[in-house]
Amino acid sequence: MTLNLKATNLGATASASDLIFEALREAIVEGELKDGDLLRQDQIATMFNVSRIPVREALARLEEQGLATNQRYKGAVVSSLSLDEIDEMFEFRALLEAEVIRRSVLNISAETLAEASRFAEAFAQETDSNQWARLNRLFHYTLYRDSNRPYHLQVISSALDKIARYLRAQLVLTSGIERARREHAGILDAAMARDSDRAAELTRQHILGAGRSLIGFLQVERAAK
Amino acid sequence: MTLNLKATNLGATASASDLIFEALREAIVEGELKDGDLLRQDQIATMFNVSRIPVREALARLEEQGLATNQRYKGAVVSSLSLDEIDEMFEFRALLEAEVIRRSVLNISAETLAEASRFAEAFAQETDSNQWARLNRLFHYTLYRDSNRPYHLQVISSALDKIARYLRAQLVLTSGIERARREHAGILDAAMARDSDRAAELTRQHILGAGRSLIGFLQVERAAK
DNA sequence: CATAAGCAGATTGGATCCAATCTGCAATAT
DNA sequence: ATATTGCAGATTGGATCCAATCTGCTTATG
Repeated sequence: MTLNLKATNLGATASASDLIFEALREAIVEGELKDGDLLRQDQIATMFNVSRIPVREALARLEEQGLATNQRYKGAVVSSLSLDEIDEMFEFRALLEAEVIRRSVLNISAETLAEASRFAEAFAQETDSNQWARLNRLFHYTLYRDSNRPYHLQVISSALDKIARYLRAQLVLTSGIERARREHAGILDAAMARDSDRAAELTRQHILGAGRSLIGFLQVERAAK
Repeated sequence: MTLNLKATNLGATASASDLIFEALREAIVEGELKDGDLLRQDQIATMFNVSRIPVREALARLEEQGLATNQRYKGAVVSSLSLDEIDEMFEFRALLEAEVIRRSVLNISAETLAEASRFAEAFAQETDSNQWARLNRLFHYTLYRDSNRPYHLQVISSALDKIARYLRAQLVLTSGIERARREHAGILDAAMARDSDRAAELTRQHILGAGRSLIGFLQVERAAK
């Protein structure tokens, strides 16, 4: 008799520390926790109804990811990025994402193209600004899927995590959305034509343009303080 | 009166967890801990004469860095990379390091060039194989120094950490050293001529070549098992 | 009145203890 | 004899407790 179950790896079930880490990570990425916010072990432990032990493990992992910084005996705070650092992140993403989409388009499937097309459409139609970041991410990541470069994707994701909360503010407050729609259409068109170099160059420009726009926005915002 | 001290940030002094993390990281990177080796909390705690609490924080951070993997209630083991994963790491490094050296050579200082030259020489003269990896890293990182891209460098460093122990074995057992000497000379030459594009392309080929060599080496080695 | 000293509460880092789970071996059943 | 069951020791995850350090306020001092 052969067992035919949809088995899940129970050895990899989430510990308290895992759940807390994921919750904090999401809160930072989504911007619910702001730059410089204090992350008090006791407060977080109470919220999750656990002791401070798993909280400290989660904070250690956040620090390793660059999303929080710890000062001994003082506590952890949400990391903040300088304009120079944000600028560098966009150059970094432009380099990596251009390469990844180039590889992906080289052997992209019809299904992947169809799915990316649906996300581009959903992004263009969406009126709820809270959904923009999610749909934007889905669109791009779908186009990267067939690159067969899991480590590249993981690093890209980690880089995006570090700047997502700044991008969110900018998308909502500037005309970034209309421009993103046009540029997505261009990238999708290149992908459908299997023109990997064009898709790469458009992606590169798309990211660098968003970066310039965000830097300009933040310069004004930060100068106001 | 103005104080003129070389002040260190005492708020950032190392905790037990920091020291243990660093020691384990180095042991994995240097290959003293092998792929699949079990990392027992109790054993490590005894070695450092501490409780298991800081050890667990160190292990959580190692996992976040991709150097160890944890199975709940079973323990942590040193991560191992498949050939495909190693292959991808070299493509990743080639892409990033070519870009970083290009930027660096664009405004490289005479001092930096002199220092890189000294490391190239030291690498070429060194007979102790244990020193090769260190001098190789110093040579390349010196050439990257003036790129003004700290995040890129950090990611490169993290990627190199994940494959350094495989590279070490290969450098010792093949004729990789003689070739590395020649290629280093070529890269240094391009940097001294301020030819950023040539330096970038040579670096790219240097890394991809080392990758092909290592993959070939590992294919034989792993097939033997 | 300004400044330094010191004390109390808050907070973090780590040790010890307990509960949940795993692993390998012995006992048992077929 | 082989396969299953059950138990003991080992190991991890988490809770509780203690020590080290920080912070802000109060008090002392010139």
